[in-house]
Amino acid sequence: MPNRLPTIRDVARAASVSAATVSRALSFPDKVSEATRLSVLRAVQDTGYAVNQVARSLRRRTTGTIVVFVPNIGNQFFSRILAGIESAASRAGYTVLISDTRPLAGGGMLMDFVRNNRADGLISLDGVLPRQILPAASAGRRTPALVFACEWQDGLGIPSVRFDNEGGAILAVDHLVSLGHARIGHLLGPAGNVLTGARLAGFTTAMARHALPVRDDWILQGDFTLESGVRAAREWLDLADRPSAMFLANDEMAFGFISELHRHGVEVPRDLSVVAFDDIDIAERYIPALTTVRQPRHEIGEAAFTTFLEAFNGEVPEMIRTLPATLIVRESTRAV
Amino acid sequence: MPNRLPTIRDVARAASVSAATVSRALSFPDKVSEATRLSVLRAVQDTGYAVNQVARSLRRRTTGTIVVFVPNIGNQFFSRILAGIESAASRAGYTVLISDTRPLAGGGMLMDFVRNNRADGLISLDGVLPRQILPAASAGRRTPALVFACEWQDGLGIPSVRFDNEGGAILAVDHLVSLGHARIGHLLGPAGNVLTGARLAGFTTAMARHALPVRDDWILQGDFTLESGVRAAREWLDLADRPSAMFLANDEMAFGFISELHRHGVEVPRDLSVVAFDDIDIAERYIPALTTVRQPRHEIGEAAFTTFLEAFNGEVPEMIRTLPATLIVRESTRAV
DNA sequence: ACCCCTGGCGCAATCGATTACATTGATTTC
DNA sequence: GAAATCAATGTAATCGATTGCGCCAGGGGT
Repeated sequence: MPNRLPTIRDVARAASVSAATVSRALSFPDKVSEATRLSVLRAVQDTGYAVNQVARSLRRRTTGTIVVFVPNIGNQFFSRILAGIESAASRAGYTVLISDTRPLAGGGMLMDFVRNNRADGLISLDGVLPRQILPAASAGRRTPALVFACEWQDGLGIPSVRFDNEGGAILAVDHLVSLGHARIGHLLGPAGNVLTGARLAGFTTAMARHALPVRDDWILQGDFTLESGVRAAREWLDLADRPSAMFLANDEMAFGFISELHRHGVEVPRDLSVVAFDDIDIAERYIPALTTVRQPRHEIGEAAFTTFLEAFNGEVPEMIRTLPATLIVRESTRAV
Repeated sequence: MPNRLPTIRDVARAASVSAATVSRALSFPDKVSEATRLSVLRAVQDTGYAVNQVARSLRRRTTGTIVVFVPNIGNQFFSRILAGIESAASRAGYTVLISDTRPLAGGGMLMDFVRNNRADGLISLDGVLPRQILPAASAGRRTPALVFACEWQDGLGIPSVRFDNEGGAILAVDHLVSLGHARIGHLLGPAGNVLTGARLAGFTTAMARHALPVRDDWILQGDFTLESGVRAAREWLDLADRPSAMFLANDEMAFGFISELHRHGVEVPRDLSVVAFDDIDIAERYIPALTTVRQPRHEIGEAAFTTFLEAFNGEVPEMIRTLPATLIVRESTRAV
């Protein structure tokens, strides 16, 4: 290796001070005199020095980095949340790194990150982390540096920031009812998912409030993917007795669902009203434009980071923070 | 801090060997005897030890981590590429971290990563990195640990893996011509973007081959976003003399474009044929299903990682690797 | 005038793992 | 049977930055 990167010692030599002084000049400017500070700064310029974060992390036992685990980066829903996390993080001088959780399923890479001090903490947008790794997150520190956002897992004492999924579902059903619909079905998210449960709960609650029956054959199983929306549409087409409106647990399934119906001559909203959940970017530009439940994604990201920071600094964070959802009415629903 | 994480010394004590032996037992199993290896392994189990990657990185001057810079995580186009990178990376024992480039625009965080040894290298899906940071990527090492994928920047001696954008555009135009279209327009990507240039070049080449005129008023400016597609549609609607087909530089703009046209009573493909570029997931489920140019996204991800690894190991990587594009014909195009 | 205090700075230990070199006992070679 | 070789392990230096401790000089208090 011909030319090594300059180290703090090179800067020290250039500024005719000790390495300790250089360190202080950079990290605690008011701990050194004006004159030395300037001369150190010049030396940094001259040598082209940049802190070696690895060495710093080793000594400080802190990385200034947070990792966000996303169940599926492909799902457009997460980008705004990430943006929210990033804006809060950069304000605090943190770097955000994103990792897809799916590759982790096999190996225990998540564990690596927490236990190896490569990140100060984790925000998981995935509620179903391998059980064994969770305790590891808190090993050796006062407070778990793990925060759930969007999804969560109960009974682990891990703080979470969530949307009001139940309230959102109620909004959706209320809207359909206000349009005169009484025959309403629901396309579920993946089995076992907390969001699936919360949205279904909202659905049944709202139906009950309006004294409407929840028919088993109108509750279809999905998994948040486009394809599962397509499959659900096929099941729906096979129904002898069809509902006049469907509440779908997310937008992506709605695209698959509506498009497959369209291919079989069933048009939304002419033949069926559809309200979905998420309000991802394309929802507004789908044909028909999607009526859907919007979640304040940027805010949840910011809140998640704030919560992480509180936990990391030893404060006691709010354990459950819930953000409101709103209904965005567009063209995929209409009066019976 | 009551209970520290166990270190290699704790393991050494538990196994009654030296720390050096523990290190060797874990990293070079055949350098130690069967017996000690087993006893070290047991000690690791007992103590719950996990390597401190920060310390390892400091000493080894290698991190086993690669950072991928994505221009815009929100754009669905990138997820498959990331998956490709991840699958190649995990095979090589590498961890992939993803970072959005937009927050970097302000600060010089990219520089941090390269110069601070927090990652062995970078794959950038963004061709327009701040100029000053590029040389930094190669400082202190034989080969730049930077690889461009999808987008790139010429004249920097940085290897890149790309799609055949020009060929894809030619495929698109040929398809339209084969359907009898002669009046063909084009919606550009963002000004200054290499992809924009390559796709436009393909467009003009193909038009020339068919002896068709490229009309300036039929070349619309976009920037790959949904909204720019909407704006382009409005411009298109204002055209006194309209083309019968449009080649759009990506799918996302196509959604905005087609939906805005739809709102003004212009239907695709009835009134206008549209072929786009990317084949992101929703393309197949848009209404109408989108005719578009597919790029082997998973493969490009794998190729990018392979190229990075070659460069990092001091081999001389292929400087430009081009992957073929294919046309997927669906319902947004039809004969005049 | 003497003592104490403090701002500014250097020395050296430290974070935890890796690895060049040294050591030891055993085995092979001539 | 002596010398050379080798496998297995320990010792200690090292990666680069941070920070507790202590030294020194100068200013203020009495």
